[in-house]
Amino acid sequence: MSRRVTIADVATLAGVHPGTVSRALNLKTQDQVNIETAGRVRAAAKQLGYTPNSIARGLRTSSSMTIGVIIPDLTNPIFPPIVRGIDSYLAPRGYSPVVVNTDGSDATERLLFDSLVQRQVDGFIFATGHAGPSIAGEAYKRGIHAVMVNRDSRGVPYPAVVGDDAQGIRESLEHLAALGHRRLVHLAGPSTFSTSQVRAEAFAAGCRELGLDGAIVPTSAYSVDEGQRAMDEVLASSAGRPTAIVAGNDLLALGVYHSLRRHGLRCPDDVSVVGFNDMPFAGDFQPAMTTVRTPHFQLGSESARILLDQIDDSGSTPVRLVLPVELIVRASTGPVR
Amino acid sequence: MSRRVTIADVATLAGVHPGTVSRALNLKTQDQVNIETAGRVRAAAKQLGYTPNSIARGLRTSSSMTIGVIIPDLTNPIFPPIVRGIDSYLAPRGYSPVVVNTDGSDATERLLFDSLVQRQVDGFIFATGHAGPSIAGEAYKRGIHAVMVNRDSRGVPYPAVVGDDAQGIRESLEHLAALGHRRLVHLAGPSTFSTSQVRAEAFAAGCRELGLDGAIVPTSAYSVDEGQRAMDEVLASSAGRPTAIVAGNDLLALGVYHSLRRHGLRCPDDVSVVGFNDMPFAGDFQPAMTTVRTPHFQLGSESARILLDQIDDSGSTPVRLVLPVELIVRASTGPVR
DNA sequence: ATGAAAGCGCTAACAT
DNA sequence: ATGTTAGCGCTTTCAT
Repeated sequence: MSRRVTIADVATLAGVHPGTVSRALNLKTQDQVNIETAGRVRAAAKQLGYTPNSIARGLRTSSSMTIGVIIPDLTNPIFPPIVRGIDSYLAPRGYSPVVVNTDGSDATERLLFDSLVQRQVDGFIFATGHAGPSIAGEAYKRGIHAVMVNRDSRGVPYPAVVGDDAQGIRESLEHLAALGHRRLVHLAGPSTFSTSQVRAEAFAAGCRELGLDGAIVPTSAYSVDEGQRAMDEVLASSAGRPTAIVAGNDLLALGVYHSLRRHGLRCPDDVSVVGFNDMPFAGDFQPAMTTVRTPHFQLGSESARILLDQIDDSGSTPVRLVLPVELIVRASTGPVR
Repeated sequence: MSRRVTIADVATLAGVHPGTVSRALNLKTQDQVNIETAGRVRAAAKQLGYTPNSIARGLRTSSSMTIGVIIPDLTNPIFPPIVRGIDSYLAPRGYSPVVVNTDGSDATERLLFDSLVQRQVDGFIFATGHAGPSIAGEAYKRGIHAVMVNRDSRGVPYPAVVGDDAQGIRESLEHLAALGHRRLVHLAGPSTFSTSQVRAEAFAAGCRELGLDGAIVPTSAYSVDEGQRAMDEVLASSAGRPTAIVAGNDLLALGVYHSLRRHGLRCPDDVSVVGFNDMPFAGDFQPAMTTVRTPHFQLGSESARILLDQIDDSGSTPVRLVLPVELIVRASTGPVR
């Protein structure tokens, strides 16, 4: 990377000691130095094009100004907004997120976690969804700062920032009930994800309270393919065909669209479909998707805020921040016929 | 971050010198050490849960094993695949990408570039699209390793990895011509992006060769809103309405959909539309979008490969890698009526 | 207000 | 094959 003007060069040019240069250039210490000396130092630094070496600083201060962000897959459309939300809070404060993808593999997650620890990240944001024992528990024991985002922290005493999934499901059900639907199916995401559990429970509870006939069909992944497969299964089943599907997320809902189309069924005329997340361009699908909007960007920025608070002031108490969601009614739901 | 077992602790436990521990634990030097000593060292390291501090190593070796990736906006659907492609090549080799978003602002780009230089990144991947003078030129003068991805390197002597945009436009035109279209409009992206220029030129050249009547309408951003605005403008114009639109990218094409719908026009019955990029879920739009597929993942992985080659062996010559694209015909194009 | 000096944890050149 | 030594560039006590 080449550029090698160090603090010593600046010191020489400014005719002061390296220590003074450090103090003059550092915001927190610059008032310890004579204002005019500071000016001279800054001039010298500028003249030489001095750039502090943050690796060296990090070694000295044992902080890298870096945050590890562990997600399953950046290509899943809910993550880019979350990551940008994180970045929007971190960047102005001098921190950089380092994003890694686990592809759902625990082994990969462990490897990446270790490599980020080696890189001396100052904290972690976990967006991996599994509810089982993850590295988060171990990280906590090691005294590592972290926050969970878009997943519950069951069993792990880290703060969590999540959308109000139960409320979202509840609103979906009320919307569907108002349209006259009585026979519903919930395509539940993998039960290893905390979000899946919350949504499925909310579905069951909501159906009970609203007097709806609701069945739950599990899937093995939050993917379009799995949505299609599960819906194929529903349509092949001997049970009466549901008039509405509450999908665990938009990808599953998209799979339902595909299955319906393959079976010559129309949405919403034959079957209404509600997604979850309001992923980018959900309104441009065919048909425009009715779905629950989760504020992903805010999920990200809030998680970053809580993490930095935790880092600054290690005495902070774990919080659980639940952000409101909103049902976006579009064209994939209609009155039962 | 707390854990503080250092190489010295391992040395003490293993009864050897720190230097020996370093050698034993480092792949490139571990054959300089007695095999059984090495075993002892590894056992000691494991027992203590030793984790090398890569900040300290970086300071010593002046390399951070980190690559700066500068993109406009992660939320633009073409970038996640590119970033994952980059990561897929870097991660197995011990490098981590650090991704930053400029939001199209040169000032932000400069700031982020500087901060990454301070972080001692070993190289850059630039995915910012502007053709004008950017920081790339300056980076080159500073002897910084870099590669351009998804944009041309006009005027900058860095290697570039791009899709064959001209070919993609050419195939789009041939497809449209075969369907009987003669009056076309190209919605060109901002002329500051090299991709916009390449595509617009290819459009003009193709129309000439195929004997088509092609007009070019500029836009100020690769966005849905701009696509809609530009299409509104086209429809309001006194010139005869085109039968087909070749959009600069899928987002603009989506904007065309919106405009058409607002004007009560149907796609492809009234107007055919071709996008560019085949962004995720383009096949799920309404109507499913005919578009040119760019191999974004490979763009990313190839750019990372070239960058690492360049870092390893600084004598490598700049290359320009053009990856083939493919026209994906779906439902937004049809015969002219 | 500034200089002096030590040291963060590691690697690498030099000795033995 | 391993020990010795120095030092990467910075911050931060401790003096003055």
